[in-house]
Amino acid sequence: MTENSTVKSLAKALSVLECFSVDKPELGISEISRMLGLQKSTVYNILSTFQRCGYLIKNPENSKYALGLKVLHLAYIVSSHHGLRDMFLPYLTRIARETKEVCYFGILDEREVLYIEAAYPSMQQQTRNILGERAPLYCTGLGKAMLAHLPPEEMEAVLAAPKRAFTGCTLTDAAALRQQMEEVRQNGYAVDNMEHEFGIRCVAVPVFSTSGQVIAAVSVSGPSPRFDPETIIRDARLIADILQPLQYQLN
Amino acid sequence: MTENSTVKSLAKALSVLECFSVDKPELGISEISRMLGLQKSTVYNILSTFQRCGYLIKNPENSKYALGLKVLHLAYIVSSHHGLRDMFLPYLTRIARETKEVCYFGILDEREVLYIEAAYPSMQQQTRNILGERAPLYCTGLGKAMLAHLPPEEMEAVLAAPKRAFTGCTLTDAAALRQQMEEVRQNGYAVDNMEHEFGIRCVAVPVFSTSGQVIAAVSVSGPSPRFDPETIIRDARLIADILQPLQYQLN
DNA sequence: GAAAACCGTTCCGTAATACTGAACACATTT
DNA sequence: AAATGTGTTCAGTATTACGGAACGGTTTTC
Repeated sequence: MTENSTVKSLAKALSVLECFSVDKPELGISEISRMLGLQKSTVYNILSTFQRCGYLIKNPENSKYALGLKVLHLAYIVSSHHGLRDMFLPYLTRIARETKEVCYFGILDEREVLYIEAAYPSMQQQTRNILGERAPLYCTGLGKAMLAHLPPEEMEAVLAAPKRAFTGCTLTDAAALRQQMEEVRQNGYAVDNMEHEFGIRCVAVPVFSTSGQVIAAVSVSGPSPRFDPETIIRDARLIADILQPLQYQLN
Repeated sequence: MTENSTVKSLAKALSVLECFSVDKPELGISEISRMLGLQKSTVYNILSTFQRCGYLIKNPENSKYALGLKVLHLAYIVSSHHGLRDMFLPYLTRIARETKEVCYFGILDEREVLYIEAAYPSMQQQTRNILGERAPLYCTGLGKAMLAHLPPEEMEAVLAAPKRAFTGCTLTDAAALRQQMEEVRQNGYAVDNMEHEFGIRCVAVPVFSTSGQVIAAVSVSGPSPRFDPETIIRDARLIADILQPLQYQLN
């Protein structure tokens, strides 16, 4: 895997793909050209190729591009290959029902939380498909539950990286976070006190693999007034109990 | 969009990506090299690049490659951009509950059925994530419901294309299918009589856009003995009634 | 247990091609 | 009507992706 075993035109094309986001799902050629500092004609060729292969679609109205439905097929392959969602879903719905809060399930990927599923307590909207959404480790319940159990040097790398303050409550100081991680390890659960979204509190419990590494976490979250200290402890216990059969069973 | 505006190395790389499937989620370099008739070193470079960008992961045990979790992020963007899943889910769960059968929801994409969601009648497994799964139009309930309402020339193109007989019941004769499509248009629903999976029957109702084109379909399916002629008609009516508020409301 | 066959990986030279940069047609704005 | 914006096309050149052969390692094969 030497450095020059990279197909540079492919890497460039993939960086074009990654310009698309939830906030900017439709992009024009000049727009991308400016974002990446590439020639317009280069971007045009790349986009045309992606389009011809089905990974992008062109809106004929404004001739802007958006991600195509073919990527869903790739996602289906990878998610069915892992199969974590199907394994956890029954437990998530039970947690949502018994805590009467929204239950989230995410895994650790590339030093981020990768959300897999959300289960709702109400019958109306049973689950929400958030497969693929991402969030930082340092300011979310799921993230902190996993961050606290990372190998020390990896945890320090995350703490040392630049952090964005999503709300006034977001902890951006490495020392404060480091101490909190110690508490998380002692308590067995992590708390997000409106650090990612204002007014939302969250309790999360880590999930460990057979080899004892953190691979995932499960949380419940909701409006902050509903999450007083006693409720937090009770919910954490409940999640841990329900997840018991899954602990140290996966790899 | 002339022919030579294609980045050939990118198209080649994407064809490598498409070697991965549900049946073969892990592939080695020589394997791909044989599948596509490419040089091993070429495949190696492409796979290395995908890996370095996070779209593939290498299993260190057997040094085989699999689709990485980064594609989930792309899928999240495209699915949240369309938002069809969230719009239909409440109706799907209601259909599953009232018919006591599994309810499927799929859209038309590239002359195939693209499955979006499956809702289950039982509380245990509320939904199944099948976002990205694909199936042919000519032998599935969802597919035939949409196929019957395609523009005539497009329908004929599908009928003329080579067809695989999944079961002994699969209709591969264009004339027979053409006649069945006429019935589908008259009845307002399509039936799959074990044509895709043996022992499974299916009733499907099409969904139309504001401009009157078919864009999607909703079905219920299950073991064939449960689907006698009266049940089929009853379920078709039920689905149509429940979907009423969505008809001609989307684009 | 040796040998053959397979694997992934590395390297170099060259043929292929991806990119630069300028020009075009068209739309919207000034 | 002029000026800026857009997406698109094209030809030449400098880049680079690829073919082919070789290497070290593991797994078959007999």
